[in-house]
Amino acid sequence: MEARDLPSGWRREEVVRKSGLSAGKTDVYYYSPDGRKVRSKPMLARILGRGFDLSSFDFRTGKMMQSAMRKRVRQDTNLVLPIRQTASIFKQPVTVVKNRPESKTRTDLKHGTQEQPRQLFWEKRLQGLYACDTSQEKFSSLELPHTIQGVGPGLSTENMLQSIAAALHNNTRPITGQNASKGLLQKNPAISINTEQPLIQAVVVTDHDIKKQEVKVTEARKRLEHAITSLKE
DNA sequence: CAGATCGGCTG
DNA sequence: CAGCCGATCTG
Repeated sequence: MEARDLPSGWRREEVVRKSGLSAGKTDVYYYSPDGRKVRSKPMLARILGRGFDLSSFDFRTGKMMQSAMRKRVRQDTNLVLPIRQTASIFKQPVTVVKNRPESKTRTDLKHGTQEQPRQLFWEKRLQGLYACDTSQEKFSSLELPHTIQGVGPGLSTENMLQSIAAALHNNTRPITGQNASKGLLQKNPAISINTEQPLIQAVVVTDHDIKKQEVKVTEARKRLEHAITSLKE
């Protein structure tokens, strides 16, 4: 039971240097739940992502200084999607070279969307994770209509739902699904997939679908109306 | 070669 | 001096 200020699953280790000029000095390391070794606060921040405020976290002791306990930066933070976390990200240079005093493209980049690159099939990293209620009971998953087809290697219904939910959450534009042909998508996902859209084949919505939905809505409204009037008695 | 360990730069 | 991370060592 150590490092309780860290998310569960993290281990903290102290190593005393046995030789050399700095003999006696202790180094502190952390091990992430997936086994990665962390040797500095910046590296810890990279791995934890934006959801954690480490400004008052003392790397050496593993505790939060003063009363500023782990503070969520926004309540929304658990909706942050998994991002690419390869070893290379630690070494990504952040140098900005300005060769011309005024560069339209450069300033556009700076003020435009600074979104993190997302892994192509990031949904797969959520596999095996479920929402549950307060009594630890798993919520049962939803079912998708058979007209909705996934694209990509072995996508589960669950994956497709995650993908659709994320698209609905993030996109301001309409959700239409992937437009490239199934063959093309399978052959070369990296270039064929539209990352703005969820991993489902483009869905054709027919007039019949719309009618059916209208009926559902009016029925739901009637039930609601009925429920409200019966409450007033 | 990966992981462990120490040196030494930086602020 | 502490923190970080590159260099060097080791199995």
